[in-house]
Amino acid sequence: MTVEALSPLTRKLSAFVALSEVELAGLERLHQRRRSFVAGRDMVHQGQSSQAAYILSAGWVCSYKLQADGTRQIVDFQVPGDFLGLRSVLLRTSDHSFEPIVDIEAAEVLTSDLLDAFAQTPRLATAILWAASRDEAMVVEHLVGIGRRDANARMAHFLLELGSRLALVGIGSKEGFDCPLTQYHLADTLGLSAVHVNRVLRQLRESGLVTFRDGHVTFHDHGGLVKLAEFDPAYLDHAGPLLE
Amino acid sequence: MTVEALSPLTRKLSAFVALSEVELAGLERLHQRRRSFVAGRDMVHQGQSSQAAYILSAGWVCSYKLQADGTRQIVDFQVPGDFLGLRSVLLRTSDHSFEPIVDIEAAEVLTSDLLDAFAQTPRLATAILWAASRDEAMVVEHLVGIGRRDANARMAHFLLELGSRLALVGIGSKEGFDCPLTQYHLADTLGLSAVHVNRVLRQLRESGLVTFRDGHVTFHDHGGLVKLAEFDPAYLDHAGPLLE
DNA sequence: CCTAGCGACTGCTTTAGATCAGCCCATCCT
DNA sequence: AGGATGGGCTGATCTAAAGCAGTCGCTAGG
Repeated sequence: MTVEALSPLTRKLSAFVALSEVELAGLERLHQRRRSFVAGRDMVHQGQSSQAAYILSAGWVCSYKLQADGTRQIVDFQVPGDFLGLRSVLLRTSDHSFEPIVDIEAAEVLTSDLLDAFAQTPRLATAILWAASRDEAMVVEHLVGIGRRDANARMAHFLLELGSRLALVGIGSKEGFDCPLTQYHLADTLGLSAVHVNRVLRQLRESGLVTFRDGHVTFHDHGGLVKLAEFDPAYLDHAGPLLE
Repeated sequence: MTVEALSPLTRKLSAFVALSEVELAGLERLHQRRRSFVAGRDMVHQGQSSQAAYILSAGWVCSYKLQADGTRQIVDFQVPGDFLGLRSVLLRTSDHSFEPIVDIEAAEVLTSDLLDAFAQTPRLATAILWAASRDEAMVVEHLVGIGRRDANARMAHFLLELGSRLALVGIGSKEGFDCPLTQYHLADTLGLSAVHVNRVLRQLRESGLVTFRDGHVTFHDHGGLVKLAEFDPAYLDHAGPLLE
């Protein structure tokens, strides 16, 4: 099987462990129950008790929490290869909502499927828990960003992280990537107003670091951006297969 | 065994599932390797590759990330019954540091111990993953707080969450709790300056909601505080069988 | 006993980012 | 064709919280 033919999740996990044929088969089996969702309509509402998780195979999703005052905080984005709602399998109610940003393709994974896969292929379990740990590390990094970085650094860091995540599943590079997010999405993610997001993007553009326009992010000066954001990708743990 | 004699972790997990004798025994076995650490000296440094996790049995610890500019963001506190570094068992390097705030007692848990316990008592595995999910939900809530709440609401929310967590392991209540944190800890947690923390505490005190003084938090108006913070404890998932 | 150091606390000044109030340009709808 | 809608963009004003500079009180150490 060529690299291109693999599911994005498989590509991602392969960056962590070299998976055997049996494990690859187990992973593909998790992709059986295919589902589509349309952009804009929530897949899961916060407060709803959810029975299943999903593996995103195409498109973008955001997970967010709604505040009583109507504002929302986007907690994370899911791109192809990411799990969706893995955590809410164990907590009784989903503590946030999921909204597809574009039309998406996902595989539904029942709790029982997951537990079966875990029992049969322990190394696969480890790999999936690695992915969950990495997602959590990203949330933590995001927290640090909002708490301690100024608006420009926050934006720079966010774009770099996204670029790095997308590169791992083969739909982006150090040059840039396609990105369906609006400035409102960025605002809700970074804890800024949409107006300010606009200004920040202008500043980054005018200082020749990065352009975000017409659904495409272009890194003009990747190194400069890394410096501005103090971006250290260690938390993404892309160091390459550990268990071989 | 009476409730008081249980380890704090056991008490906490019992809020989620009623554990059998065998499972309780497995849990106690995880507590064999006892360790002590003194206040102020980091247990784990960020960047260090760590082999073990810990279960905190007495004292307080904070986990934080250091920024290049010298500021630090405290990500979470660990109180008795909490795991410490569970995530870094799977990621190659610890992405944050752990500092005991007071002298502490903890049980060291090797990766292999944990995997053995998981294999032997699957329900225990589920319970521990529940605890991990809950920790992650707290980080997410914390993220929302920093991104979307003003300083007063942030402080109120933080104190309520801590109170709720401590009550679960029996060392706090709706009336208040003992708390060894300084205003600097609060500042680094909430993304505020220490100066502003002081003002915020004064405001909360003067409006008769809560007092934080001499290492003790006293809730004067728990309901009012909940309203100010828009505190919805659902994400702490305490719904379940409280020791039946 | 004196001093060093930490934590709590305060007033004054500055600034990052919010809020308000708009405009422009597509696309979509009827 | 004529609105409505959504996203991007801008200038002017306002404000929450930072930063600075310093006091006070307690504890520990020489």
